[in-house]
Amino acid sequence: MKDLKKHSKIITAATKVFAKKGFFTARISDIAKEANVADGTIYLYFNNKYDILISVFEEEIGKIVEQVKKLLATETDPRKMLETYATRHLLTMKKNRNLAEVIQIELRQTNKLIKDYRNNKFTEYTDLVADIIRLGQKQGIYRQDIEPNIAKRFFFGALDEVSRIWNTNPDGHFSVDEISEQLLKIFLSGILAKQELAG
Amino acid sequence: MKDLKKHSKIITAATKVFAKKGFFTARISDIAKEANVADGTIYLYFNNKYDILISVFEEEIGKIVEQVKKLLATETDPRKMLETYATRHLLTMKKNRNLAEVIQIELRQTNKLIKDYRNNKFTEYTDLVADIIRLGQKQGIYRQDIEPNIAKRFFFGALDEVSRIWNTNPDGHFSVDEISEQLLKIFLSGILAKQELAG
DNA sequence: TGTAGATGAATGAATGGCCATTCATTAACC
DNA sequence: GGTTAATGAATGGCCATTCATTCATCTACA
Repeated sequence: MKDLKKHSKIITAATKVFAKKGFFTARISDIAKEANVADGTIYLYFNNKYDILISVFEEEIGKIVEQVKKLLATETDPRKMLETYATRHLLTMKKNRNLAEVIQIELRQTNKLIKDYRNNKFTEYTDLVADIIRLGQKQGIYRQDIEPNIAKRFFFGALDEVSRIWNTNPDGHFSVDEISEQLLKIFLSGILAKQELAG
Repeated sequence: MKDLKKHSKIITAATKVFAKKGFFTARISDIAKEANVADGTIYLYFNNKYDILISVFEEEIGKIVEQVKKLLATETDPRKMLETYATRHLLTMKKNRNLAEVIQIELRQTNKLIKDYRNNKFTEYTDLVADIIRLGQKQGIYRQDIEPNIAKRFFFGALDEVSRIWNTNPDGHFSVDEISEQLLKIFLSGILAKQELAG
């Protein structure tokens, strides 16, 4: 009980500090201070600094993946599914800016550091988009000439960069709904089959 | 003469090392070795490690911006302009994977480290997209209900993430043309005005 | 033309500071 | 009072940066 509490207290603190300073510039003592524990305490719960980063990723992204999966399970229309995915992502990133920053900043760096960090939660997360697109193609709703593995990168990349809007100063005034609407407007009419566009 | 040579030799070496290891894990001695100079020599040309990173950014992205600007100046059709932009970007990133990695990895980190690194070459680069979109809207070719400042992020984010395809193992087999085609297919039909879609 | 001295570039070993990690000690709890 | 958790000062290693020294290239002068 107490263990869990302290563990997640450290995760939250680390997320905050990593977001603010980035992994390499963040100090263990910063995280400790933020979590109101002693430096050494952190090593009772994590093996090393890097282990903290991995945990932030696995646990926090894991939560998002589960949430999105659950939401998607209630949908059958591929159009709605992409909408759900995008809106959920943007909501999460806007609500938890710290996590957003960590994901956005460390994502690529991290993949460089750990080679066997493939098949991770993150890949699982982006692959959901490819699955949705394939489903839509099977149903004839989405264009057949779209390559799901390119489109998934396209979609996630757009989503990711667009959501940085709240972490950078100018343009920060847009709402989740506005951005989500713009994003889907462009992407959906870009991948819909001709007859669906007309309809 | 000799100065310029050594300066750019170090820049090239640094780009390579940063790409491989990331800024924080890269050692000055790695860069020195790669450039075939002594560690100390680097400090004759740069103030510090960070200065090297900035220089890589400014000089290399600067080149790209100039190239793209020049190319765009020869186009008048906003559709063609986006195509030119995308294709050029993808070509550059595929040809110079080291630079691509540095941009992709360090971009967000860098903006965190230097606050006054606003109004940089990079912002200039992405703002080109917003300009193109506004132009297309003025001509009635692009939809009026697209917000250029969101769309530019959308477009650049998609482009950036899609171009990572060559730096990650699976899916790396796609060609520049294939990817460029897919990207434009989605984005263009996403932002074109109705009558243009039909035509 | 050959020599000596001057100038500046280049070198790389040595320095110093920083910080992740450890661990002897203390506190909390049953 | 014994077991477990927590502490935070001390340690040790790493690496950016420095700088005394070397090297290369000139200049001047006989």
